[in-house]
Amino acid sequence: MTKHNTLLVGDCLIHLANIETGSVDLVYLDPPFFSQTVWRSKTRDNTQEYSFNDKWESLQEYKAFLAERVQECKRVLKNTGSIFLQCDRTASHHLRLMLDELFGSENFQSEIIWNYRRWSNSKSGLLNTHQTIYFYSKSAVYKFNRIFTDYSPTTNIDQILQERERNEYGKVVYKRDTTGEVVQGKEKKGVPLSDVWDIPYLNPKANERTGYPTQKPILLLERLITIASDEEDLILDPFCGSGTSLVAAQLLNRRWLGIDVSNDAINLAQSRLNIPKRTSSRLLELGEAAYLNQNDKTRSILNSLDAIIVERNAGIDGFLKTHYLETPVAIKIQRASESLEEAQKKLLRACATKGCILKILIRTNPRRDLTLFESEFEDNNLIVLDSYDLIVGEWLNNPRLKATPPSDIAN
Amino acid sequence: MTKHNTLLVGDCLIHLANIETGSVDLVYLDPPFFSQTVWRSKTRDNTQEYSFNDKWESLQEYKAFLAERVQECKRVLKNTGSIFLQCDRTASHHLRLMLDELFGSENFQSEIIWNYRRWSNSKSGLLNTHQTIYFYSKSAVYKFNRIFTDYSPTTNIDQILQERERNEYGKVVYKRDTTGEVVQGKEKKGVPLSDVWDIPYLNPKANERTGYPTQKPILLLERLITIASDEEDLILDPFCGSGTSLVAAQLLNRRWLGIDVSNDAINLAQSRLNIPKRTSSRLLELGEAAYLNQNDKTRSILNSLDAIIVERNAGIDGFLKTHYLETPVAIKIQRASESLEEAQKKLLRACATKGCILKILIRTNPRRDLTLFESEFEDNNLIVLDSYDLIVGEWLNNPRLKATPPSDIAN
DNA sequence: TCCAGAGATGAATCCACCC
DNA sequence: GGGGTGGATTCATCTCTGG
Repeated sequence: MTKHNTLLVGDCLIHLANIETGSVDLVYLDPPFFSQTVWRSKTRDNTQEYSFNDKWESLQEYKAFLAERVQECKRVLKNTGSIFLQCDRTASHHLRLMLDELFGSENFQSEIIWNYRRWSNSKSGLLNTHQTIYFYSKSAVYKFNRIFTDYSPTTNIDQILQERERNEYGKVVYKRDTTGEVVQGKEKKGVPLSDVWDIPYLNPKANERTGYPTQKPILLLERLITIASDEEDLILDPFCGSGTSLVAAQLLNRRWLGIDVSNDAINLAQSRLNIPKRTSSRLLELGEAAYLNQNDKTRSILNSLDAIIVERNAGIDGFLKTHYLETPVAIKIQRASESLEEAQKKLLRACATKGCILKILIRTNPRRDLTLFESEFEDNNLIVLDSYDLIVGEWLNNPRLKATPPSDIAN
Repeated sequence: MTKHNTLLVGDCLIHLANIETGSVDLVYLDPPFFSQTVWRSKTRDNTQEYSFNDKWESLQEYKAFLAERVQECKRVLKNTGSIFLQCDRTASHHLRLMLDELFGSENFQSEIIWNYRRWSNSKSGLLNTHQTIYFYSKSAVYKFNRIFTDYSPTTNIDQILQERERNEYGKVVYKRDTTGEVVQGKEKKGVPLSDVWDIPYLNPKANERTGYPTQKPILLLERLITIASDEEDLILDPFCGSGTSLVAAQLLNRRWLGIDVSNDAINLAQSRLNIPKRTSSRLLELGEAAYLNQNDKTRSILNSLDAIIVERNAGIDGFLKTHYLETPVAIKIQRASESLEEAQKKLLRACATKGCILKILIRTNPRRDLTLFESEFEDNNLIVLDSYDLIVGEWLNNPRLKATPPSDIAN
């Protein structure tokens, strides 16, 4: 009997039959999605083509195929075990109905939404950027390890620090002691993990990419495995493909058992498992915030111009959505640390290769540093505008208004 | 027969029967979710308790109840119309199956995930922070207005600007003209809206909150209505509750028809529709402002002035955080529908009672309507500034620049 | 009406270059 | 030489067109 750290080629229904009842802690299933297409993709060096077939006679055939196999997965699960079934919107409702029948709707735990940004041609209709993972436990008592995430940056600090209670009407209010002082709360760990997961899609340029179609990012699997299993537990993936779930299990010190019908897939999984590596993603590690170069004010100004915001350029902060003489119109907002001259230089240099005729520079610093001549702006087709708060600030400092303080304030 | 801008009390099944076949452009349904509880909540001043019953004999009863009503919704929809059914994870799969049967799975357009952040004591398990909205059209030809969002911060500038083509080996490369210069691409609007929507849950302190249970944020409804209907279209909400969808419809110049079984709900909806309010969410402003309408632009301008935003005043949109002669400085942004004179009048009238000496009016409409004299501004201590896009727009229409189109475009 | 193939596209990487 | 900037690349979608 094979039980752990094994790769098996063939229909999982047959192999599952050989697995002992109640021996598995976590099942992860990434079955075909009923997309009615054959997925093909090549490795980057064109030496190998991978494919798998997701074409079916009918929805009935598809449902029956899966139900038979998921039933077996339930059998091999421990009573404290869980199953995670990943699917897309195509057949998700049918699959959940199936899980309700097999596991009981009372054992439904979560509908996890994996949300990602994806490149695609513009679409009429909404761009589909999520997949669903259904999380069912085998019984009411199941393993679950809590994960906490950071507080949202907009969270009021009081919410984290202060204790709360219900007042006489049952409304939640901050707790105060007898002297009316707020009561400080206990240490908090953060926000419990939500069921919507923002995890970047596996990028075409990523080293992690194997060339196998529909490869999942390793972080997604790491999360599933972390929340629903402990070290040394046994993870089963009956449609393991390139083996991402097994690599994740290995890295997290879990035992694993992978099955796939494709010989190529199993060979690929084997080679990944020989050197299990967790490739790092700059985006994942640093977060989106690391790419944001602009502050709130800069972004507000660009927003009020309905501009396309550009973060990855030192000289250009954005573009108008309208072109001028069929060329883009670049915008730069002067930074607090920049003189107008510096800002102008950066903008012009950045524009040189972008073919912009018209450029807009928004001045945010006081006029003291005005060393440029009007003619220089015009020669460069550069419009210089003063920011609202610059103009308003000058008025406030140097009033040209017929203003007298109201008498009640003046005395 | 009632057709638009009407509120009806009673079972929607009965009222739907009186609605003409093929007369409605968009149906939004926020029915009970099969939560098997009675929802109750109180207004902030505790004067009124609202409740609605979501207890059912069985799932069958619930499904039959809804199917009957959704069938009627389908009948009253125009052929180019769409239906949006909101639900939570409890019964979403049953509801989608029902929609597949009634509308046909080929008319399934999107599974929209509304993701919100929420406070909760973490039970064991994942914190549920999403609801699902199923989007079905009545036929293959349906209204859809595209909305574009910002590019990811990781996107680089050349992707947005440059044209590409395939080279002799079939590889995608940047296009160059015969002289070796890169070829500029066409105007871009941004990235198409995805089907996962991060919209903050209604801030409990926002004045938008009415005390009605399960109230939805207005931004969510604005998006739905924007993408699937045009101005003057008829929006139907058969479970309208406190009327958020109707308020959104009103703000977007759509006609509306709301039905609810509760008298209290209808009274509340009526009072909200008398003075539609709108909350701005700081999270949305600073984060991924999804699309710009008039309100967004107003907010962006106020943000760039670091102003305090005022939502409930027709004459004043915000205040500077700095005072002038110890009095607040009021700001108003001219609306598309207002002449400068009207805007000025509203601002001055609103300021009369607030003791503002200095007022700022930001002009957003072309100068045609300029009928005021400088002296009138000065007499009133009023600063009038042109908005950036107004200035830029005038430059683009009436260039004073030494601009020559590139030779390849000119000939 | 449906399928194949070509074209368009943007997220997130890799990598060359430049001080 | 190394840290940062900007340009180049990959590839899975979606659209469109022709047969």
